[in-house]
Amino acid sequence: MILKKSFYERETITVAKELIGKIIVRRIQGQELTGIITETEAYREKDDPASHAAVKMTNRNKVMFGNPGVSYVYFTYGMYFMLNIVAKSKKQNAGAVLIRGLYPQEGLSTMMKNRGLENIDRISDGPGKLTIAFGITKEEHNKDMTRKSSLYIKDGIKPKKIKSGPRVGISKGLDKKWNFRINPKDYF
DNA sequence: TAAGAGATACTCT
DNA sequence: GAGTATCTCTTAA
Repeated sequence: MILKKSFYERETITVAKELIGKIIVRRIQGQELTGIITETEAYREKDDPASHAAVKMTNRNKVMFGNPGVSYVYFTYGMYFMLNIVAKSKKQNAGAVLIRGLYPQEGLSTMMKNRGLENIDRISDGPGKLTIAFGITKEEHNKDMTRKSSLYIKDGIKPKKIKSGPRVGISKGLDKKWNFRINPKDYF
């Protein structure tokens, strides 16, 4: 089952938590790459100083103000893409969930080639790594992920225990425990 | 195993 | 012109 728009049209933090254990599907060059989501982070709007949408709408972050279930891919640190999904309730102006980690399932050989690495445990365990492993670039920005296309998310496993903590790599909003993750070793 | 620094280009002010 | 929702390598212990 592909996750519907109604799944994403809820409180950003709720969506971030429930995306853990879901399966991301990337169709590229006639093959499918899939992975279980192991880590996410929630980013909101004015109440969240760490969010791109904290100040105002700009060219880069405008999709965060748009339709839930749409991909938000952006470039950072001069060499990495980050994959997010717009998620917000009708009461929120903006919000998105950052996908920080995946545990690979299908298409392992392609991911190894993309990353030049054979360690399955490390191949997509960070936001910059997973976009390289799955071949995600600016081309995948602003795409509807509730439809079967080159990139979407479907139902996966039920995680037993989700850990939460402060978000990673930011300098503001450290008081908010909006990072959610599971340990793949507990499941596979 | 941990800590530190460099790479690199895009976006916003 | 400054800062960045990161990763990898090197060095040292």
